Amino acid sequence: MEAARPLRADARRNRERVLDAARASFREYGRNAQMDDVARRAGVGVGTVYRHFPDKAALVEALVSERFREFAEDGRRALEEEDDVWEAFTGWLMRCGEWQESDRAFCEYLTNAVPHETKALVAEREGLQEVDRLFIEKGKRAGVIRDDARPDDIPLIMAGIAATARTGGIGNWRRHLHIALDGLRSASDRKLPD
Amino acid sequence: MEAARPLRADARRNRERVLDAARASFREYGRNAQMDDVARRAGVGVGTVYRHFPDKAALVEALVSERFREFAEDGRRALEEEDDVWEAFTGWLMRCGEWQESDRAFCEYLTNAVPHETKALVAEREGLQEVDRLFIEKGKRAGVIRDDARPDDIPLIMAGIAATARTGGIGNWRRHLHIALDGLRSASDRKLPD
DNA sequence: GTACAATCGGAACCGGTGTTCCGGTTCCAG
DNA sequence: CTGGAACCGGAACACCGGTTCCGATTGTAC
Repeated sequence: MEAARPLRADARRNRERVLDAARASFREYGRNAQMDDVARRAGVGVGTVYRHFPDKAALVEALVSERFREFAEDGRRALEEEDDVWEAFTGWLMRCGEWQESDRAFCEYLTNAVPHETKALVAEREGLQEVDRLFIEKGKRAGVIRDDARPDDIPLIMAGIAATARTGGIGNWRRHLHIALDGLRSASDRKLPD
Repeated sequence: MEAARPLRADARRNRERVLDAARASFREYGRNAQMDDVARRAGVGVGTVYRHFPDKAALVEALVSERFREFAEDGRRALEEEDDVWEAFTGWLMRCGEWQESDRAFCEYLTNAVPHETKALVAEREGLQEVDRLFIEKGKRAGVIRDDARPDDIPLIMAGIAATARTGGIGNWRRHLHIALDGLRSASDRKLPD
């Protein structure tokens, strides 16, 4: 169903342009980015934007989806290339923070409850959860992550960083991340609730 | 200039009603709350809402301002009534989280950069910063807060909690807060960057 | 080369929401 | 009691931005 009819050459090219323009616009303005602006940057009419994406929400989802995938990939790579688990873990979240710093739409997505997610996005999110699981597990085994940590603590921290990446003053999200990481580190006198 | 002319009786009563309605509406819907809805809940016409607040932003600011003040007051009280500093500190932030959980507008305010703040709001925010300073100082002196912590780490954590109070699943913000608090606790092997 | 289907552009449309405006009403001073 | 200033209500307005639509254009199969 995907390759039913390979997009016409100009159509494919325009689709790329639209995606590029959307990336730029949404990263800068977040949800406030305007479809007209996306079209203008792409050097294309709004109609063309709508031919490739049914509506604005779909465009945002496509971009966020992309980010989730990149993030998960980066995590897997770190997990297998870096042999110090803690290094891999912190490096991974640090890079995530850097992306967030320059991607307003992504931050907004992480800090605001979204009504309905596409199947595609849910799948991407689940892929990421798997990476969270791997990190926590490996970290615990190596004794660097506290025993009562859970995979779903990571999204909490990511969302937190997303919030400060946009309001805490430039670069301050790094402190925030470090604090959270220290809280996740293994130590004998700690106990998370529940 | 404040008491130049004491508001007419009905006007004062309506002002209260508008504020009550606005509280309810903005807490539930955040920035998406509609002026018409506020007016309806207050049993008043939109015109009346606008007579007391120049525009929507002013209304939001009034409410956020109120929250900042309450939060600062609560902190001062905890600081002098509770003699265990760490208890006071964690209790304070916990209560803050609980407020956030039921105040969407407040969360949104903390997690989104706002263009221009009113003098009044800035003052309120500074009052809160003073409380942050007191907590950090007293905590360090008691040896329960790490030496390299800074007063402005607290707003970072608050913003982080605000993010998860709305996206992390019910009650999960508590875990997030605990992790952050453990990261802020004093321990010998830690060092924040910068 | 030609024809037709896919694609394009962007003006026009349209719903939603903040804000204004003014005739009617209410409060209060004298 | 009464005049008038302050206040009220909510219909109407204005603007903004997402979405639609269709005549013009372009790519490609035959």
